[in-house]
Amino acid sequence: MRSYDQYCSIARTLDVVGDRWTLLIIRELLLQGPCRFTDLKNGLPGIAANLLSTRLRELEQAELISRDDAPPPIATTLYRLTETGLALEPALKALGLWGLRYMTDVRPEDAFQAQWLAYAPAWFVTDVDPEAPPVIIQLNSSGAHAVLDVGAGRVSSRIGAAADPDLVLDGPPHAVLGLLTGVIDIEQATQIGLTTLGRREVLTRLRPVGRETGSP
Amino acid sequence: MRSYDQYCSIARTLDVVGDRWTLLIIRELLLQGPCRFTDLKNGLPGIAANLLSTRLRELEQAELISRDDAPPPIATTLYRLTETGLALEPALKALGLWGLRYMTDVRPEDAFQAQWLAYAPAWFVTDVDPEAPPVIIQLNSSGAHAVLDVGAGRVSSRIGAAADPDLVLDGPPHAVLGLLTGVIDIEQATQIGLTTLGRREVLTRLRPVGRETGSP
DNA sequence: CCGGATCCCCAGGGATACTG
DNA sequence: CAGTATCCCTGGGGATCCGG
Repeated sequence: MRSYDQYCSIARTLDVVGDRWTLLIIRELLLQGPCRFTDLKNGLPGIAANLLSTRLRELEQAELISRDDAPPPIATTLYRLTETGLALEPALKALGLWGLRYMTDVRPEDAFQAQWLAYAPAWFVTDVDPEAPPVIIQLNSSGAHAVLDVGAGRVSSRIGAAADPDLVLDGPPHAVLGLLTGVIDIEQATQIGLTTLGRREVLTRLRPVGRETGSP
Repeated sequence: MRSYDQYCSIARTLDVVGDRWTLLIIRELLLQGPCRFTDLKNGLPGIAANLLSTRLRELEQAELISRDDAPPPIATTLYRLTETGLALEPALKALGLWGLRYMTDVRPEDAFQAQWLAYAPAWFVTDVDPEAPPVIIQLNSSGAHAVLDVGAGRVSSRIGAAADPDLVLDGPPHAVLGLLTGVIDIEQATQIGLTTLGRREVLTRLRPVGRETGSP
């Protein structure tokens, strides 16, 4: 990217990561951990292969990622974030938090993936009652599956299915994530296709970050 | 900007503010408050007038800024951030914090302005001793002048000169800001041209955010 | 199938000039 | 002062091809 030529730390940040796709590549490496070229390409629907290749080279030169040759069982190169690259997580969280306001817009052409279903609650939702016993919430949306572990004041997530969840949420992405991130309430979520199975009251354990009161 | 077409809040944020210059326009409106077209153009050295015009139109459509006709004494249109636009401040702070690591690189072609000298300490430095009496630090660098008010656990700043500062820092931008933001220590700062006048010990009141110990 | 490299086309950005 | 108009050129998107 062409430099802004300004002695300002925001401008210098954008000199490094302001190019198209760059921050989304960092996002995928944060969410998925070390990735192969193809993993990244799959995690970034719409990116052209040549552009991904170019970006990876630039990011390696900027020392935000490193490329390592994986041991025999994999026998391919893995891209992983360096300390510098990992340090972008707070910035990506802040950008993502701001973008929650647009998550209610339905855009049928949008791609959707399981790791995006998983990361949003983990990043943008907290457990309001650290003393209470942990609960497990299963999320199913557009063929993607994720599990939320809520307990000890934290919300963590993983891709996949839980054996015995306290609550199952099912519905279109903007219903499930809209409810969890607090941009809509459960009545609105139900109206746009959310179905629940299990103990709905565990939702009171969740609170969107950056808000004082209430719960989804 | 062409949409990423991904149902992910980071991608949707970048759909809105990912275009070149957009976040820097938000930065200027955050730092300067409501601005005229020319104020923005001056605050964004390097931007082309047509591009600024285009971005302002897009930002208004996205409801991140509003354009108001100022009353008679000014008699021009003022651009100001909406609530939505103001809400980007945490994201800009996070991006700027990450970018501090590049502030030691000297790039003679970089532009530099007083408002950038002022905002960095206010955003990225805290007062370690809220109980102690307030101190005033004058910053002079490359013809830009700013004043830091350190007290009550906070650091605030303004453009201009102070009547009776406790300390005056003078030197090239990467010396003054590098010292204040903690990327270099006072010895290194002195070696690259920092001069001080007054009570150097007030620097112990300052601590870069995101660090446990030490001071510039 | 993986990990790219190459080529062509077009939208978006940059510089300058001009106008109400 | 506050933009608009114009032209040029780079950088991104899409498809295809190639070596391992």
